[in-house]
Amino acid sequence: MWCVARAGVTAERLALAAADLADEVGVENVTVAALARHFGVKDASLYFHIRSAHDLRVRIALLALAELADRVADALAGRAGKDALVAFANAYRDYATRHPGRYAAMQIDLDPETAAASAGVRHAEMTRAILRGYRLSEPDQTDAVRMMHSTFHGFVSLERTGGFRHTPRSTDESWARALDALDAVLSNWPRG
Amino acid sequence: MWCVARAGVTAERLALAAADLADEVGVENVTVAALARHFGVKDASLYFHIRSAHDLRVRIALLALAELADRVADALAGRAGKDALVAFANAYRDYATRHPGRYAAMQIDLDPETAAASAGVRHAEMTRAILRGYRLSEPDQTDAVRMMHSTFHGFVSLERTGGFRHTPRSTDESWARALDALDAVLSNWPRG
DNA sequence: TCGTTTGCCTAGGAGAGCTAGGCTACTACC
DNA sequence: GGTAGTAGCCTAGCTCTCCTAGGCAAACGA
Repeated sequence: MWCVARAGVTAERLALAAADLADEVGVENVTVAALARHFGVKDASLYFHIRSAHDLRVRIALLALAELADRVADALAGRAGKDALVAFANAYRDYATRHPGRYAAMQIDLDPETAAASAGVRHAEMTRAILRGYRLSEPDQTDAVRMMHSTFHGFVSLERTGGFRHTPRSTDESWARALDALDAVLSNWPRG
Repeated sequence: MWCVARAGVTAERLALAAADLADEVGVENVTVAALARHFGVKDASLYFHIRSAHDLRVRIALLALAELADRVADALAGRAGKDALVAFANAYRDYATRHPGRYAAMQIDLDPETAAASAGVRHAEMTRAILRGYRLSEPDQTDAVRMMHSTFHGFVSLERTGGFRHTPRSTDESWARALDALDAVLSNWPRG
């Protein structure tokens, strides 16, 4: 290989390229070798920037968490109540649809300290912020946060893996109705 | 190698062993080589019974779908309304908790014809059967089925990947309240 | 200008997926 | 009971991935 200048690989560019690759071919196919090829570099050289193949995927996850938190924050600005709920939900689903590989990477479980330092905590804060419009106190609030997150993640996840494929009904419609239902149940949270 | 008798490998025993292995070490670590070691056989020999490593995982998925459908059917027997909803949900979550590898395998997307021939269709039928107690007509019924499935899958999935770990609140409690909420919203499904 | 660090390299080993081709033991049929 | 066919396993060997060790040269700070 005739290398005139250095490839200029950095951990950030690596994570970004890996994330793009994940969106194209799926996280499971994001390989150190493929990434090295993309930069016109030998695979061994990348271990100067990353610790392992798993480390690479964790970096994709952290990148994705941060990106998603930014989008959600933008979507949420100046909104409250159901408006905020819908904005959050749509930003979430949009991101997952546009960036399937990044979204899949977000699901790998980070070790506790990495998770605590990630943008995941911003997600949690914003989710709770939405619920302020519904006036729920603990522990109902935590239960509601968990249900919300479950619905979002579950829907998006099933939509992507083809779990809804067997029924002709538009998934956009179902999504809108799920948000209506979520709003309804949050507005009138059942007492134990 | 001194082979006294044949190992007696069949496709069924292979799928079962693979499923057990998946529960132990995770689907992503279910390897043809590891499975061959388990049977005291060379890896190349397994290609007589399976087409590829992917085929092996598909077999785990189909096995899991069938097993889960059986459990859900048992749990559902003689129940209706919220009783049926809770029984379904608990059978689902129980299975996922006891068999994390099998559950993860269930999420790989099957090609349409394989999916159509799988026990996945029984799941869909049973889910719709539950909703009969809530008297929903199309397309509300489809939307409700999708929301139910999303909530179940989302909750179980996040619980497993540690998405709820940062809050001390018991996940069992949150689960029970999510089912209450689901029952409430199904009983009073919001009109568009 | 001269280390020192940085960024890449080659070489190579372990393990996974998979194919090709061969040997053996069981089965069925005449 | 001999024999043909096939089922079930083998070895050999290819490619690919992950990762380590050790080397060399460009860029940079003093």
